[in-house]
Parts: sequence; structure tokens; C-alpha cells
Amino acid sequence: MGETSNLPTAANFVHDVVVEHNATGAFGGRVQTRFPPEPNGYLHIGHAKAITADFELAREFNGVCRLRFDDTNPDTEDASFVAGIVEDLAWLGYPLDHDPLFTSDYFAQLAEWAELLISNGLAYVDDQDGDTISEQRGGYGKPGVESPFRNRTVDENLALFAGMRAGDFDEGARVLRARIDMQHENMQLRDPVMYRIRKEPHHRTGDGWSVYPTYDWAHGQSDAIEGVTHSLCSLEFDSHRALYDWFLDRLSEFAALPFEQPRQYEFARLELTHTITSKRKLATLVADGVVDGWDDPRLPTLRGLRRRGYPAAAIREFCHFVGVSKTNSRHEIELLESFIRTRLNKVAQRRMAVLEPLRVVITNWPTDADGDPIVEYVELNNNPENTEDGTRTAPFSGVLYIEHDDFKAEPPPKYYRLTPGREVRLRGAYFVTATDFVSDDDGNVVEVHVTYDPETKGGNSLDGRKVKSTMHWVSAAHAVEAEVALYERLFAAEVPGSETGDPFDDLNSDSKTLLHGCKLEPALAETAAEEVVQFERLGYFAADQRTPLLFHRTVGLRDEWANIQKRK
RNA sequence: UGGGGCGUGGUGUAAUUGGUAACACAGCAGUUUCUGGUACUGUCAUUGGGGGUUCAAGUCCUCCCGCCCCAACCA
Repeated sequence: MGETSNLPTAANFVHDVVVEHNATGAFGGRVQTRFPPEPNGYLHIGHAKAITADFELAREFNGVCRLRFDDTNPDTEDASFVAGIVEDLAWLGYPLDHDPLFTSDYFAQLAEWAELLISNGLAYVDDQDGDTISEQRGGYGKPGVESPFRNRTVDENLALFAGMRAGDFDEGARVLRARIDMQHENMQLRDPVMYRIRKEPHHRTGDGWSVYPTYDWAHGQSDAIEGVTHSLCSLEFDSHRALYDWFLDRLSEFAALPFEQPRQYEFARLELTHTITSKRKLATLVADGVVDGWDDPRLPTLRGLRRRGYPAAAIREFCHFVGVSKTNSRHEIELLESFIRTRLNKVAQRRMAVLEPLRVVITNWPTDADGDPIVEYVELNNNPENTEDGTRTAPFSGVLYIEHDDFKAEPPPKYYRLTPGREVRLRGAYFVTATDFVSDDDGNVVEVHVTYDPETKGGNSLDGRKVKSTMHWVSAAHAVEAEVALYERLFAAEVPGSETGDPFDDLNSDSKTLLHGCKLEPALAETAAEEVVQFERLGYFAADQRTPLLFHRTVGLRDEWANIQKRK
């Protein structure tokens, strides 16, 4: 987490609010936030922004931020998500220093407070069904209609709510509603539902409850119980703030709240181009097998990004840079990728790997007494950005693999690489000149013949002669075979669904390419699981967490040659 | 249709709170380079629109326009 604090100050209006509060003595200088996911899915990049906003705000003011599971809906929640979220949070850089909190731990307190509101005529049991209640709510600019059950006596309400709690009624038969104002211009205040009946067992409380608090009734009260001061949430809860305050205001009239009343602040959620952050839609992609699970490297889930090789620190830096504001916006995925590259450029070890191999024979390479090509070992830098990472050695011999794209029988304009008659450098080894090539029946080049200049050992010419390009290579006799997964954007459109309204219409059917028979330099066989290395000239690649010799392309290098080709 | 939020370059975020538009990404043009990588240089907006106040407005006033959110017993 330390790195983040070294970044320049980014936009954060909540930060400014806290500064203001501290200046005026609000909350006694205390800052407490919370990250409140519902355990009904895995965390994604959008959550990363909320997480950094919550945790970093607390950290900056020496406050505390705690994880609280907002588990008020037994229909959708699952214990496996609880564990997954805790794990992802730790990976992101926020390991828990406390047992996670659960809204379900406050169910008893919440119910007690609900009875307090009932006793003061501020809540009532409604026997109508959802459709009726919804109709009576009215509409924007249209008045609401009061429920015929709105004026039940306190005793009747108390008895009925007790019955709801006892499980006397079926799901949907009754709800507890706040008694506010059916004509309120803010629809949220038109007698919102506080409790509904659910018979589904809860992942923690089991069959202990048959009524469950709604988000609105649970959230502010949970914040108050914990002593949260600044309760951050996304923009769409803006209209809920009045309700958040109403509950707390009323409650504080009848009960002593343990802390000063928390306040809610809304900020814009993080949206990125070429991807989606809807939990429901991500779940659909997983369920339909469009991707290979929640940790598919194409997904914006934290576990997907992790598997893909995105460094947690880079994600944090990105979130910090993006800041906290109220403007609805969508960041270009390229910005995130630039943070990934910047970080990886500093730390990733350089290696040579040939993804689409083309056989190269050095026709003048010397042989030993048995007639076999001799083998030399060349020394290579592990990381030009950090000489302390030292060097390694790679075997070089008379038969090699180079990238198929690195040879063209007929070079296009501005092509610097190998082509008949041209001399190039094989990184760290020798200058070679293409003399000939072999094609198959379809005209595809299958082998290139070159001659090498023994005077250029190590990759430099004695006469100062320059070469246009330096290419990576792998010795055929020593190559380690591997699989490499290449990823493109999961969604072709910048804004998935912008045309048809359905994001899935913009799914890119070619988002994954699995390459077999890739040739790696021997040092790559020792790559640790999850380590990200740079395949020189190609990009950053992450070793799979479970399968050895499987690499995922994290992100490509910036590629000017690709831009040149695109322009044509 | 009522209420609320928001509009600065291709994208996102700034602007000492009225003082002459900054940073990053992307793009383009170059320099350096044993990665067409990195690094470095240059270039790329007059702030949704109109009117007003002022020596001075992205910042204040006013009218208009546009986008987003709210009528789940989801969160």
C-alpha cells in the first residue's frame, strides 16, 4: 500500500470533505469507512476503485476501514463468495486485520429498532402484494396512494411484525413499511419497505430468521452500529441519502445511537471501455461458459486480472490516479494497461520466447568432431531497467527459431526485420544475413537459411556496422515447449451494448487464442507460478497459477510497427 | 411527467477558489536505443450553448441544451 501514497494527489472530493470536517471538528476528527459488498459474486475492477477509496481515505487520516458483508438477501448470497472476497481483497493489498463484519450480525438490533419505530407510529405492516404496493407508489410527478393498512394501531403492527418474525406468514404475504409520506417528491420516501419475508436459509443465520431487512433499512443503521463516519457509495444511491438520514434521524429521537450519525457520500463508479462490470452479467458469462470461470483472464474480476498477471499495485495506482468524483464517465482500458506496463517494465524479467516459430538454419555454423553443430552460451540481461537483476545464459546453435513475422520474403515498406539479403542482429549473439528460404506448396515460408558473421559475437560488429533490427530467438535443440494464451478485448465495442442495448451482442468471438508448440528459452522453464515476465519484443506474460508451461499474455508491449500497419 | 446529480481536448482527471487552461492516457512528428520496448523532445482543448457582471470568468448571475439516476418485497 505504501506506493500509492507516493503518487501525486488525485481528485477526491470526499477527501476534501474530510479535511473540512476535521477543520470544524466534526466526528471529533475520527474517520471510519467501510467496504460493504454483498456476497453474491466476486470482486471486479469497479470494486477496486471503491476499495481503494474506502481504505485509502481511512489510512490517510489514520482512521479505520473495515470489510462488512451486506448479507441481507438470502436468495442470492453464498458463503463461498465470502471467502473469495476476503481472498481477493487481501491480494489487492488490503489484507484484513479484523474478522469480517456482517450485516446479519445486526439482525436482532435492527429488528429491535424496527419495533421502536413501530411503537412510535413510524412503521406499519402492509398486507398488500408487491405489485399493488408498487402501483400505489405513484410515479414521477404523480401522487402516491396510501395503503389501507397504513393506519393500523401500534399494537396490531407489533403483533403482526412478531408474527412475521415467527414465520407465521408466507413469503410475500406482508411487509413492514416505514410510514413517511406517500406524496413525497423523492420516491424513496414513499413508505419504503423495511422488511420482507424470506424462507430461504441464510448462509450464516440459517433458518434463524424469516424476515430480512432491506438495504435501506440495514445500511445506515449498520454504519451507525459500527461507528462509520463517512459512508461512501455509488451515485445511484444519491436519492437514497434522504432515507438514510430519515431512519437515523428518527431513531436518534427514541434511542441513543452509539456514535455520531454517519453521513453518506456518493461518487461515480468506475467504468471501463471494452468491458462490463455488472455482477449479474459477469455471472451470466461464467454460467453460459462464454469464459472459463470467474478467474478467466479476460474478465475484469480481480481473480481474472490476477490470473492474467495484472500486478495488484498497478491496479491500486490506477484507482488512485482515476480519483473520486461525481461525474459519470468511462475510462479507456488503455489507461489501465499503461499502468500495468509501467509497473511491469520495472520489475518483469526479460526472456526470449518464440510464439509462432520459423526454423532458421545457419548454413556456415561450425560443427564438432561428430558433425553436430557446436553450442555456444550467450549472456543476456535480465532487465535493462534494473542492472541488479543481473544476467542469464542462453544456448545458441546452428538451428534456431525466430518469430514467423520476423521474416518476410517480400518486405512491406518500413519493414526492418529479416528479409533476403538483409543483415539483422540475433539478440546477444551474432549478426546474420538471410541468403535463402524454403516454402511449402502453399507458398508459406517454412525455413530460412542465413549465414552468420563470426566477428560479431556478442551482437556487436568490430567495424561499427549498424543493423536495423534486433530479434529474439530460441535454439531449436534446447527449446522448451509451452502453451501461450493470447487475449484480445472480451467486447469488441468500446461501450458494450451501445448499439443494440445488449452488451453480449458485442462479444468478441476471437478474444482468446491458445498457441501450442511455442518455443521458450530454457530459463523460462523455471518461471514461478503467477510470475510475470517479459517475452522480449512481444509483451508481458504470466505463468499460470496451476498449469506449468502455460502462459497468459498480460498485455502486449507498445507496438509502433502495429500502428504503422494499421495506418495503411 | 416530479425530484436529484453531472457537463473542461479523442479519453479521464486538474486549475491557488475571479487572474489568463495543467497532468496522464491515446494519437501524430522526431531523438536515443542490442526490445519497432524503455527514456526524452515537440504537437494536439479556450472550458455544452447564448446573454450578462467585471480591467479580468472554466470559476459569479441568467436563460437554454444535453447526459445520468430514482416509481424491486435487489444491492
